Amino acid sequence: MTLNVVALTVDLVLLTIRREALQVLLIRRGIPPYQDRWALPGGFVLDDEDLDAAAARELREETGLDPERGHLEQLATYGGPGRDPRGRVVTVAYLALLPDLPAPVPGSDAAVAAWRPVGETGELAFDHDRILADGLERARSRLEYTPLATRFCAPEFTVADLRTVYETVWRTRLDPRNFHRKVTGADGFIEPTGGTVIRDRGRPAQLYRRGPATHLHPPLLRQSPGSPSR
Amino acid sequence: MTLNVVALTVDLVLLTIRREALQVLLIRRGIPPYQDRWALPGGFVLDDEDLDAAAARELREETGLDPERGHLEQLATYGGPGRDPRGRVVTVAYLALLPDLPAPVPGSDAAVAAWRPVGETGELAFDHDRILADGLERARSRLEYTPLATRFCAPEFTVADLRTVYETVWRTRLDPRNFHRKVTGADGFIEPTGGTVIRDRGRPAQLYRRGPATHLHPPLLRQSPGSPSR
DNA sequence: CCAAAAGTGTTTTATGTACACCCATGA
DNA sequence: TCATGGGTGTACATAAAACACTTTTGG
Repeated sequence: MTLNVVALTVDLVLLTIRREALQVLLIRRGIPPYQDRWALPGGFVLDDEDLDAAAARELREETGLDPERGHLEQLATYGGPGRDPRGRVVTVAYLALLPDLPAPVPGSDAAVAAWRPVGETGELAFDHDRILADGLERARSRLEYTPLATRFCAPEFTVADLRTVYETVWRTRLDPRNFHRKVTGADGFIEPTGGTVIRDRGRPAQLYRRGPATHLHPPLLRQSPGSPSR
Repeated sequence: MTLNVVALTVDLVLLTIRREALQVLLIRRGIPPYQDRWALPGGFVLDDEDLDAAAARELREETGLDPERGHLEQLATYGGPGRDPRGRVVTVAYLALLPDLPAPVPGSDAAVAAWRPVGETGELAFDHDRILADGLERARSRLEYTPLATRFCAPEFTVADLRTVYETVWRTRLDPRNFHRKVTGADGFIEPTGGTVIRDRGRPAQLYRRGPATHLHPPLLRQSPGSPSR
């Protein structure tokens, strides 16, 4: 049998909401292959390092964020023999949903890093266009069946903040009144903190933190079940 | 940096329905580690072989089945440093939903292979208990949102056959009348062939083949949305 | 004729949607 | 007091659950 060892990396699809847009963190490559092209952040898995740990380490290196503050999950693994011209490199992609980082967001080390709206990424290096597309679809789906939308928010947030997350990720408008009822009624989704804020004008909004639920019952469906047949 | 090359394998969670039970294909290991323990089938990814191709090849080797007849999808990747005592072995797990194979099902090569009900597998080798559990959960979820339940059936099947799939995988009872309406009403799920069969007694049942849909709208939910809160 | 399984129709109940309406604040 | 956004109540449409009932076969 031929040698079947491969180089192993993790690549990260880091998503956040900045300036009313869904954005992804990209790194400008300084060396070939794909020099000067944008790519997803990532790096090699170390010896004796678990895959999840490698992804968490990369997340911390790239953003400075404590992995606990966001959500990090394995997305899929990409291992086509031609995906890296240097040789056989298999990458385990991870998806992260992160709050808008107020601090020194990108460029912790030398490489150039930047948040870019997901629709304006150009052509990425390697097969990263495909990985990003898979990550976006996963993120949109996660918002339907899980309470992970709160991971895009600050620790305390209003129902309107949460609705903005849904509207941004799904690229739709949602009825504020029905949305309010749904999320406050879904068991364990969000919990009131007792505080209020006034964002612009208008009546003060209640503040919430994320609740203990891991799944949404019932789900918030992107497309109303009856509408496709009409 | 230390050497970060790893050995890469694919492992398969092959599911089928035999004798009214959800069963998984297992291989009895003939060599250490975990000698004489049951394990998921799998093997090394070859040089210049895509991951999906490696999984399809293993599926064909283990079952003799044309991968086109079933459904094969990537499940997740497991790469904890201690998962294989021989060294760093990362495995990409795949999930397959297969029809009941009438032919020489297991044991295409020397190793002992057998279908076993998913609840009676004992303790599997490596981290295969975890992989199997993840595969089962994925399969149960797939039946809600996709028409993949038909992959457990023969090319032509009755609505009752399809209902048995759901009841077996979900371990529930479903109302035959409402189930009939749902699946015949879901767009692109199943298509009548024109033929009929009499299985035991009773009125002949229409025969169907699987339709072109890739997703179910609306989904068939395991748990009625309102029931958990009551 | 009876039992059994397939399939249809109807009632009841729950859920989603649309929207009128009130509340609490800044200007 | 007006504009603005937060939040509640309610009528209507739609879909699911429960189940009575008809159809079509074998024995």
